[in-house]
Amino acid sequence: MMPKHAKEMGILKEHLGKHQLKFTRQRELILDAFLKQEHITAEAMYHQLARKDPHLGLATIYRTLNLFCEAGLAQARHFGTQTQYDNISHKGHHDHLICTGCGKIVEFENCDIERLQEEVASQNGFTIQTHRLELYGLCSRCRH
Amino acid sequence: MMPKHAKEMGILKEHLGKHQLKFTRQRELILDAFLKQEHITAEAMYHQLARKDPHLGLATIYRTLNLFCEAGLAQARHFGTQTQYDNISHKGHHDHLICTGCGKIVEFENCDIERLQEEVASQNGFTIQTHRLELYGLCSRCRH
DNA sequence: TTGAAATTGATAAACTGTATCAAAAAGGAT
DNA sequence: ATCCTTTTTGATACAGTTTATCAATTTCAA
Repeated sequence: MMPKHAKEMGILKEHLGKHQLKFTRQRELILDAFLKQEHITAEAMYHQLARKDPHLGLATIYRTLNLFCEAGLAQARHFGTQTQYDNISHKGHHDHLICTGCGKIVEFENCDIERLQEEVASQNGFTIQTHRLELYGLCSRCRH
Repeated sequence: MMPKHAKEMGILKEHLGKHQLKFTRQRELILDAFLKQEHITAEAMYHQLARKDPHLGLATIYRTLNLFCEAGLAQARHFGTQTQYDNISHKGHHDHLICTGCGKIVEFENCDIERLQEEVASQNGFTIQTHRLELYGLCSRCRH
């Protein structure tokens, strides 16, 4: 049977090999947990993994998630006061309309905007990995 | 002669009135300094205002900038390890291209994207007050 | 002018993430 | 399997940013 997350495990091992780093039980455990979610914080993962390995340290989680970023498996984003580590292999990206009156959030997707984003990026020599678009305003109910 | 920032001062006073808050010398001073810039951190403003009022406390700056956010005059954006307070009355809103490799930030503006955002918003019955667009990727140097 | 309520400044505390370092583990050579 | 060098780990100290605390001060309506 095919092991879970074989592709990502391969990417990680290749990165480790190229940089004289070692494959450890902790890195395997954290990768496995990481790939099951769209995004997670170090703190959340710490508590989540505490049951499987009570001695796994928080510093190790941070170090490993940062390692995943370097390997191209994850991406760090500052959200609120914490850092979210996004699972890059997860594709379905959506943007948000947020009502500043009542807090209502509407998700949307717009291909034209995405295309223009690519355009802007390439004009500046960038290759986009992901993006974040939030529109803040008043919904029809709160406008009155 | 028209006082500087009369409109924003009015918005602030209205907010204060609605919430039983008071108009103070410090709030006026901080608003005045805030409106002169596109975005600033609390720490930067603290140093900037130290000459005008050496006894102005850092906590007051934080409290006041957060108050501006609640009044709709500012918007907090977490950038790296610090919080940037954006002046949303500033029309030339700029978005950011952020390199996940080296952290380089390129500012840009794109009218077509803004127009499409308006379109999406109105389709959903929203009136946009402000927005946030961040594109994450690799700059030309980091791609190699 | 008075007095209740809000604000301020100074600083302690909380929070997130990184640095340190002795002990343990990995993995190639033997 | 054993040895040996290098890397990693876990525990915790530390650094940087933001918030909480609280006595003294200021605001503003009566």
